Amino acid sequence: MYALVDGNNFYVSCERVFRPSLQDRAVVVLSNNDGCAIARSNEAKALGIAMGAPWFQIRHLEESAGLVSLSANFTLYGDMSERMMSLVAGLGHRQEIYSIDESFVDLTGIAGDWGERARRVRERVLTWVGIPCCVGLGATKTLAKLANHIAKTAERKPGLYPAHLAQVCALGQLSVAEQRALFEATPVGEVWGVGRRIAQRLQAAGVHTVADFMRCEVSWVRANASVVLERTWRELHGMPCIDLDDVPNDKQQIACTRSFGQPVLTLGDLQAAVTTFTQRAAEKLRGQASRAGAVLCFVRTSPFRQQDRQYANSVVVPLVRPSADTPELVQAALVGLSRIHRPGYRYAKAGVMLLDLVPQSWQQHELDWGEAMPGDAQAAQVAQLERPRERLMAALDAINTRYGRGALTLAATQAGSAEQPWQMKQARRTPRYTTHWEELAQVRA
DNA sequence: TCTGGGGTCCTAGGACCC
DNA sequence: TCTGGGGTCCTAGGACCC
Repeated sequence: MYALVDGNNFYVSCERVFRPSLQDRAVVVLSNNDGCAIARSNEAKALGIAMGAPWFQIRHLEESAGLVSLSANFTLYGDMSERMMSLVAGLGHRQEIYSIDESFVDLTGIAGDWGERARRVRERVLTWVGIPCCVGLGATKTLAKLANHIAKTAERKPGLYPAHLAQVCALGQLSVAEQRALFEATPVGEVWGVGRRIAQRLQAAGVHTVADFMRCEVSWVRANASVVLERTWRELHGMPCIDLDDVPNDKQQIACTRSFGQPVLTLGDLQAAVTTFTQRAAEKLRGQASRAGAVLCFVRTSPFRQQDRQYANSVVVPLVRPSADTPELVQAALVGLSRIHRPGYRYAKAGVMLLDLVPQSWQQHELDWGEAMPGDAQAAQVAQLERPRERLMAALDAINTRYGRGALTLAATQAGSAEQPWQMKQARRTPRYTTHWEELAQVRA
């Protein structure tokens, strides 16, 4: 038995904790560069604002409907998430943190009424952290997800589902007939693992609801889709196919990509941006004690500016040996950039991805390493050469941890024009209330 | 004028091997 | 005139998730 706990409109809820005046108002949180709505309060959803709606298309609602928009404050959301997750962990013995606002908990070995237990944890998160959540319980992760969707929808749009399922929905505590009624009322596209494309294909074949999908022959699912969708089908029938991932593996690739605050015209500005992105990716890389075997660099113009000449390109630069050294990775990224950069375009976005990651502890020997020497001596020599650089990187990370990200950076991040047009825009970011001394919430007597 | 960022997994097809 | 069978590895692209 699994529970899925999901924060409601998570980013908006985080903001409301520190600004109660946002309660009951239409609020959106915007993506980087204040580009699109990536979180919406229920009131904002009721205004018809879609997920991902561009801000410039909805900003008229500021005037006409009192819409409030905020720049994303990921530092705050990450910290609030940790607080919420630590409470949710108390639901069972094993927890998988699935995303910033969602967590699966394995209820195996937990006695008593699971629905009641879920209600208590939900209440505790609301009281101690201030975040409202919904909980779904089911025999598999896919069923828990579906139950969570029902719990959320029953709360937000009364009428579609029975009212007593709002906030907490435990499928296992319902009769077969009640469950079937829920499945008949739920579009197949709401199922975890059924995206837009597959939903379209299913609908074309006459499969509209979860119940329709469950009635399909599994062999038909396999033949007409893939083994992935077959697993989804089995999970809906109560056969667990997707394990709880409570000890996540190291990332297989690490990316840092950004849209620019303004169009970038010069190579110098692109170099500063790519250096900054690589530096950030390298921090993440060392954070999981890995090295990268290759660096991918890409640039592109804005596909939305049809009047501009378009250009997009990427290149993978392999490294001689895996590295977690910021200057080495930056050098590779800049070599890549010089290969794909073409003058005369209005660049809108660039990015760096670190690929072929291996654990730091791996030691790759080389056939042509100087004179022949026994393997151990060779390894020792490589280690000796690398140690000062590793210590330098460790010092860099320690300083940036202590004094804040960006306290110590490569000089190359300052290349290009002084205005740094690639820096992102964040016009309305709220204070980092819980993680920065200067930005703590103040109480006035 | 203004349109996010960061991941994972699966499959098909080509190159190559014996 | 005739041209096997079985396998691995890699990559690109497509699907999904939040």
